[in-house]
Amino acid sequence: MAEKVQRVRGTQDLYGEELARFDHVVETFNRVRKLYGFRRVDVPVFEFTSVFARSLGETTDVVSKEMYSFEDRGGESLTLRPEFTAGIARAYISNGWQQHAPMKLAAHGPLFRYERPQKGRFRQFHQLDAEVVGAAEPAADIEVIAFAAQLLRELGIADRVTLQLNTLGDAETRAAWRDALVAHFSAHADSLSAESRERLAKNPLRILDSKSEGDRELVATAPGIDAFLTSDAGQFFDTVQRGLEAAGVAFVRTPALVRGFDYYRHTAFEFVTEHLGAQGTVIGGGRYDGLIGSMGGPETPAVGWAGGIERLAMLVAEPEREHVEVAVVATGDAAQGYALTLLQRLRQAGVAAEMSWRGNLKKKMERAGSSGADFALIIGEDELALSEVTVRNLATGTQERVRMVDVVAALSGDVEA
RNA sequence: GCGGUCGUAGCUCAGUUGGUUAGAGCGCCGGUUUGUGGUACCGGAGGUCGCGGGUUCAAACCCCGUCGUCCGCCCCA
Repeated sequence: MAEKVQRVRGTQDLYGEELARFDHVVETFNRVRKLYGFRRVDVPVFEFTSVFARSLGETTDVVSKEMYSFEDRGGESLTLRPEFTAGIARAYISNGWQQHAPMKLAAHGPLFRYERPQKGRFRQFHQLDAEVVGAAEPAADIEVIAFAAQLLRELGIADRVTLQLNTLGDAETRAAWRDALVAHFSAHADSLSAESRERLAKNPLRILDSKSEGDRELVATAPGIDAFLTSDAGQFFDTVQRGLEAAGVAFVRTPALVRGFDYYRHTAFEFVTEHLGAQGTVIGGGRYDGLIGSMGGPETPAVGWAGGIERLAMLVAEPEREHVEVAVVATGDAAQGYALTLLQRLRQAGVAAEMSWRGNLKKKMERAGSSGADFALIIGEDELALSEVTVRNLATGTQERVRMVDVVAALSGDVEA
């Protein structure tokens, strides 16, 4: 087999417009999270494997097949983080952060999952993450969802995304509902798809979002969670729904929206779009009151979400191209020296400027044009002799002579205007 | 893990009854214009047709494998 220089499957080399979209998503996230008082947190890219294995349950496919786990030189089993939540929960426990509770935390960065790549699905991918740790109040659920909704609005994609909302109730609710579902589906097991029969044993809630046409009927007649909600759980969900209405966040009650892991409680939500094929969830989250306790920490209620940066980036409008404001064009050795001085003065005055390095005047002007600069500053022997600079507006093609001493001030004014 | 699709210049793609030196547009470089970009015209560079093997006198084209892409499924923390 011939050796070929290529990137690892499911990874990306980001540049140009793609990266501009990516950065735009992250910058918007950072701006909006400040409005909501979420503070940045940064946790390691790898952790002891037990951090993720324990939080997810040892036997799941996720742990056994979909994590990048390896042994380091000291013989420790480590895993590249497949999610933020477990790492943040671990940090909360390790550092005794309960003293800061409730904490409103925001993170973003690369995550790793060994999966079959598709559009919007990579092996190294990136997420935004928001968590409120140490708050049992439904107000926290409302807050994280409102944050996500505003993020989507400010990204300009709110009209292409729908908020689906559900409750999984408290532990008691969940157990009772689960039993009822198992009873319902077991009674009709012969008409379930083969895959859903598997789920019946491993993860019965997941039958509810089965894509099999044949399962739909059974799902439609399955018991809903509402009949099993304890009064506390029902009240909690009511408060969340009323709060979202008060906050002006539209949602659709989606009874089939479930989570596979036991530590999820109460609120579950996803912002979904129909514009990305099968990878339609752009932000997903919920309340995970059971997680930190199950990892060996103090029983700590928490709620949060994660959003796929690549998927969000695919939905946002093309950002304006990054470009310098001024291109300095010099001809002749004497002018070259002066141009360097001018170039630095412009930059120090806060004007984005660059200078073409090669070619004759024509080439340098071409370069200036394709750089997207608003102005070209032309300095040759004529200008130098008069201590002037030719300022050419590259959009209109008009140009004028400006005294060298006035150029920086004139341009910083023009560029800002 | 399963099924399907596709893989030709930097990019988007054309190119079958298998047949001599593999094409276009855009981009890039140079020129028409040796102090002026964006338009126009002229010219040029750039490809072991993903990779490996097979069939054949002959393979970009057919077959097998492999790597990668995309679309579903599974999974979805």
